[in-house]
Order: sequence, then C-alpha cells, then structure tokens
Amino acid sequence: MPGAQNIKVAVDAVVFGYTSKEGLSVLLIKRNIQPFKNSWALPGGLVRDDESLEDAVQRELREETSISISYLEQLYSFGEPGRDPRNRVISITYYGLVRPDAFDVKADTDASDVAWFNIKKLPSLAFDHTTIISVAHERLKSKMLYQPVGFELLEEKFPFSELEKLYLAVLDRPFDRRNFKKKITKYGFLEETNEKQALEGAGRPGNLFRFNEEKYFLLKKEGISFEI
Amino acid sequence: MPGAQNIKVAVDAVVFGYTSKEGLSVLLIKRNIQPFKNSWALPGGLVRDDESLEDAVQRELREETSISISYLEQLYSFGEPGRDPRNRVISITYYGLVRPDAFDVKADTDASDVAWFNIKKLPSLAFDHTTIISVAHERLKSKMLYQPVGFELLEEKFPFSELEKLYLAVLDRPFDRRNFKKKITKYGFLEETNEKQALEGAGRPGNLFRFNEEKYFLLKKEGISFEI
DNA sequence: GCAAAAGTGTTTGGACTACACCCATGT
DNA sequence: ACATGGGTGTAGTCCAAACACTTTTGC
Repeated sequence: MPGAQNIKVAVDAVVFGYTSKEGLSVLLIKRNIQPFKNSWALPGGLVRDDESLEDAVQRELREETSISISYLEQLYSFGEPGRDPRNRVISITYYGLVRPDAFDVKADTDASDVAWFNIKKLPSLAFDHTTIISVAHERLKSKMLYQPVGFELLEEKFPFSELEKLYLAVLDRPFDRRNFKKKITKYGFLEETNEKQALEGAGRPGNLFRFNEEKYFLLKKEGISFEI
Repeated sequence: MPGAQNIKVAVDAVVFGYTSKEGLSVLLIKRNIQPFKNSWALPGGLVRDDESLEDAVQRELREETSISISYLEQLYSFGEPGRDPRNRVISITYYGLVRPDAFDVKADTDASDVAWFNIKKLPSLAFDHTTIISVAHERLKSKMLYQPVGFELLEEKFPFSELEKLYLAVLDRPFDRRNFKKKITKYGFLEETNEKQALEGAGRPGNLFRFNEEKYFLLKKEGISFEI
C-alpha cells in the first residue's frame, strides 16, 4: 500500500462588485499568516471535512470579509504542484457577484484587512491569485454575452446608463449606445418605471429601470444570443 | 490547532469517442475494488502528491484503459460530502475527445473491464458518474456551437456526411443539411480532396474532406459564431 | 428501375451596423 | 448660455432560415 495522499483542498472566491464611481472591483483580503503574510489575496481557505464546497466558500467569505453572496458559480480548479510554496494545495475557485450594498464592508473595515480593488488597479497578489482573477474576468466577459448580467450587481432601480456603464466596465471596450439599448430591451427583462433620477452633476435626469426577475432568470437559463 | 483535513483528491475523465456506426460513445471501466466493485465507472483515481492534475488524468487513462489522449479539458469539480460512501473525496473531472483509432482498446480488452458505451445506452454507474457524464455532454454540446469540433474525433479524411452525423449525434436534434454545409465551409477550416469514397451499402460516393489544422486551431482560439 | 446517399441555389425576413441631432436639467 | 448626460430612428447590408430536385452509385 502506497503512502497516504498528502494534498490539501482549499476554496477561493473572486467576488466582483460594481459601482459607477469605482467601476468593476474585486474583493481582497490582507493575509496575516504565512506564507505571503501581509500580501493581498483572494478570500478563501481550507475546506472542512464535512461541509460542501459552496458552504466552505460562504463560510470563508463570512469569516474573512463579513459578506454573504447570492450568486456564486464554480470557476476552475487550480492544482499545479508548487502553486503553494509549502504544501500541495489544490484550490477550487468560485466567482460571485454582489450588489453595492456589500460595499459596506469597505467602510466597516477601513483600517483592516479587507478592501475592494478596481480590476485594473490590482496590487500584487499571493500565490497564483492574479491568474485566478484574470480567468474569472474572462469568464464574466464571455458570460455576459450569452446571459443577462446586472441583477446581481446593480441596485434595485437604476438609470439605463448604469447598465451601459457596467457593460463597458466589464467588457472594457466601446460599443454603440443606441444599438446596445435596442438589444437589451428586446429581450424584455428590463422594466421601465416612471421615476426619474438626476445623477450628481449636470445632465438630464433619466428614467429608472428595474429587472423583471422572472424573465431575467428565465433568460439566464435559456441563454440569449448577444453580440454587443 | 484543529484536526488535520482529511479529504482525498481524485481526477476522473469523460472520454468521448465517435464512429458513425456506434455514434457518440463514452469510455468506461469496470471497477474491481470496493466501493462499487463490479460497477461501471469513469476512468480515474487519486492524484499523486507530486504530479499535476492533467498528468494524473493521463496516467490513470494509461493504466486503466491504455489510451492516451491529445485533447483534454477541465470540466468541473465535484465535492459534495457523501458522494463517495467511504471517504470524503473531491473529484476534479476532465473531458476529452479521441479518434476512432483509440477504439482499439475495445478489441484489445474485449473480455476485460474497459468498454465504450453509446451515450444513450449507459449502464448504471458508480458514484455520481452519471451526473458527471451528463455535465460533460452538455459542455460538449455548447462547445461545438462556438468552436469547431471534429478534428479530434474523426479520421484524417472523411466524407462530409460524417461530420454532419457527428453534429447530429452530439446535438441530438435535427438541422438543415444544406445550411449546415454552408455554415461549416464558410469558415474555411475544411479542405476538399479529390478522393471519393463509397460508404458501405448503396448511395452516391462523396468527396473526402480533411481539416486544415492551422485554420482549425486558429478558429478554436478565436471562437466562431455558430447557430446550427 | 429503384433505393440510398450526395450535391446544389434562391428567396425572404430579420438582425446588426453605422450614424447625428434634439431634449431636459444644473450651474 | 453652456455643459452634461438622456433620449431617439433609419437606411443599408448581411446573415440565417426555409425549402426540393437532380445526380451517382449499388443492387
């Protein structure tokens, strides 16, 4: 009988948040243990023997960042020997989306070890976490081309330009404003309210929209064909 | 310090093969150890401490089925507590595609514990392997709508109808023959040869095609937009 | 000659692209 | 009045869908 396997199983989470001010952001923690003590890293940790992978992610997020998250999806499993300098650790990664409410963690832990970082201004990160974030970003980009995205990231009501800015921030390339609106509204998962809202600064106030959850999740299942 | 983690890490592979006679098939092994002794199962096993996940998959495939495989992609990681009745085992699954040549394993191991099963006639399987196969099948279905598929599954030269039957077998729904040909040939990754080949039985012999590997793999990277 | 598979074109509607001007508000 | 962002329509092009008959071969 060969020696027992000596590999640890961890989960890590790439949590995306969005505000029009800060753009697309990722939630990071500052490690206070070795290895990579004092480096920024993705929230995560070892899976307990009796909990599911999703539960482990939620627990770590609660423990390390005090947020909990409604949309979470498995991303990829990273398992190269040597990705952790001490033990063999394979990491099963997830990515999630949160609404701006969860940005409160930032205020609460201002001087602490949790913070949001704009996706384009990431610090250097522990382990292979930079790679993991870029895989997550690619996944999100391609996802938003065949499924509606936004419900999990925007406030309940929002001017249409918020959705547009979200797509711009994630896709990171320009597109035609009018055509985008036509395509999005065609699917009917957006409802127009009668309320208007002026953004800060000058400009004509825009109508507020909200998602029709039923149609949104239906289209999420069925998939849409989107070419922005 | 809490008790050490006691979770094992395994890999499992869903290997798809295709012939026009047998259709889309999956490579299975018959287990000769507990648990699920004498059940059919996916090839796979525990990862060694010093090998990468991909290496582990290739090694298990070699040991258990004697095939090696050129196209292999990570599928998903399954980790529910209880999916293995004895220990906590998380399985990182891969899927792969092989050409009919590899179907030789069937002949070689006729009376043994390796066999191909048509995707629609699977036996009952160990663990959650039925679920894993259906996830892999769904992945393959959606993959072939945005990337060319076939090079890894067909012989070097083949009549066009072979490719069409492959798509029919995987997608498992009818589509228009003429429009399919227009769409496929438009991308230019197929080359027409001057050879003709009569299938068994009656019918007009068709021209043989081959893949232009360069364009094929280019389109594989770039992605194509396919609506069959 | 008949059964089986291969080969091939046209029409039509819908979808995507490109593109520019006026409107409502704050300062 | 001007700066800022909101709101809107059309013409042209391309792509996809629908659709059926003729050709080559084996038997």
